[in-house]
Amino acid sequence: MTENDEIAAMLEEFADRLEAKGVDYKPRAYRDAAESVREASSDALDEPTAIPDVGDAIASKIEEFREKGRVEELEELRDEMPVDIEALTRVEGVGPKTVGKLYEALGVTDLDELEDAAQHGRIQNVSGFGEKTEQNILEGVEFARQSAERTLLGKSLPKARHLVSRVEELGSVKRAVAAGSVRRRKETTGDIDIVVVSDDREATADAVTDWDAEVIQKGERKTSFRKDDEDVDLHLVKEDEFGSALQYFTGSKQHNVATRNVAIDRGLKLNEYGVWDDETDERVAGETEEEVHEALGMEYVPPELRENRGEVETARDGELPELVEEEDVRGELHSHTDRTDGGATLEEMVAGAEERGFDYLAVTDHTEALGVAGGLTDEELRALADDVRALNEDVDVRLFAGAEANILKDGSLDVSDDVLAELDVVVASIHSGMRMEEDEATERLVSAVRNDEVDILGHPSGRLINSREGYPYDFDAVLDAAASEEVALELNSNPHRLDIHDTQVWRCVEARVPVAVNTDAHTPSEYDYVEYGVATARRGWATADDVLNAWTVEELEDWLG
DNA sequence: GCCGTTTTCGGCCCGACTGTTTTCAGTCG
Repeated sequence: MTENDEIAAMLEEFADRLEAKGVDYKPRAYRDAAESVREASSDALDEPTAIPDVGDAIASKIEEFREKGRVEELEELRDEMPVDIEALTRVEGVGPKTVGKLYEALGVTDLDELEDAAQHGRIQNVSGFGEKTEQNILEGVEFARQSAERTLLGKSLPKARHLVSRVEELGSVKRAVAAGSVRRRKETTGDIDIVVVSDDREATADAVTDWDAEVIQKGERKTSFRKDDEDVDLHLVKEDEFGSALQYFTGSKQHNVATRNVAIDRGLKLNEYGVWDDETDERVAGETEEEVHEALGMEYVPPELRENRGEVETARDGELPELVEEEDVRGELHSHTDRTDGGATLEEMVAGAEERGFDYLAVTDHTEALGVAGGLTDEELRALADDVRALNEDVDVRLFAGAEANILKDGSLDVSDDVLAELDVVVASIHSGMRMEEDEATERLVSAVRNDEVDILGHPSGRLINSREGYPYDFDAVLDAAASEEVALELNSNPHRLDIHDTQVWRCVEARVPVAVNTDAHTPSEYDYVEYGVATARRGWATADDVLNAWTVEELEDWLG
């Protein structure tokens, strides 16, 4: 978790606890502030009042938190109501108010006690609760225990596609599109939203809830169910509402607020059903997203940009960049074979690259220090390079001999410069000694970038989403070094990594540091990861020019040379 | 608690859905 995330979580807890107490308005203020902090740069924390939605009161809490690691007033709220509010509110249908009521009435403080109270029928006796609610809570507890984590895009996107195709097969359905954070290609997703155009919404809802799924709610416009540990919302709309509904349910929430304000500015009203002229009440758009954007006087905003990071203003000015697309990617600059920890031979990896129509492929197996991956000795590395160059004569894809060298504790690499100098492409990455303070990690990365033989800095943060945080480092310092040394930063496309992050891509674009959208493929099928990397690059406003491996062979050779 | 080109005080997004209600509160997105 970044410091921004930690502070945002602290503010959200404030909001929940105030709401549980029945306080009005303040919770919204804390929630707005939390969201703004999450979106702000890490530098912004030094002057919190400059962050939108953060005033003097919340700013002083942020300062207290950064200084002491705790906030006195939050501690008091915790003492007052000692409940695990974060866990309890994960239960479907249980929000802060319910937590407050159940604590007052039954003394429930965590998931175990909630489950126990439900099992013994105590909840239905509390005023405002009934048998049904108690049953729903009981069913929701187990899921809440497991679902602390958001789902990787690498899992939710294929699942969403599968569900969409199943929905599309229903006779009553004309169209179905996945919306929400899946469509925005956020690195992790909460639930899966699908917008469905149907002639017969009731029949569609019935058909879907007949699947092997646990139905959460079923209405005329919205049907929710849980399938294979994933929450799915179907938004059932009429054909002429499709565009506005898709726009609305794609979000993000903050982007929607911003677009709604554009509508207000122009004397229009925007909601999920369409766009209306305020004065005449005439409906002016709604059937397609393009039409909705046009009515608002905006360029079409690609879903990946819809995070309220300036895209609304830029779209009004007609100055959105032409984002990189998967077809723009011409090659792969980070791949492995079975000579180290890959699952396929050199020949198979090359054949896979040819099949994908890549113009070039760099074979970059691990080097010696990475024992667990069978890292290559200098000799083996030279032998691989010879084989790569020999194979290059016979294939339709330009092969580069390379290595993924390890950045050691002192910032040096585990391969001598002489050997690296013989290679075409050198990726340098940290694979060990990851428990570091920020200064140490930054120094290690910067000295690797300063090494003349290094072309690309691999997965800079070392994080694995949901399982390893990665070391903290000063991204600006690394970026500065990369800019002056003409080194590219990798955007590792493995859905577990997505490292660098989308907001860092944006910084690279600004600093004119090329981004290498690499898959780090260990088998030919992993070249498919490029989709996730490209999506993340798009979320960082990157064009094809900003992506190193979208360049032609000649441009790339020029840069490497 | 935050915000402001109608504002330094008086507002805070809003619609769908559910369950417990006799008209609404809470949750969710």
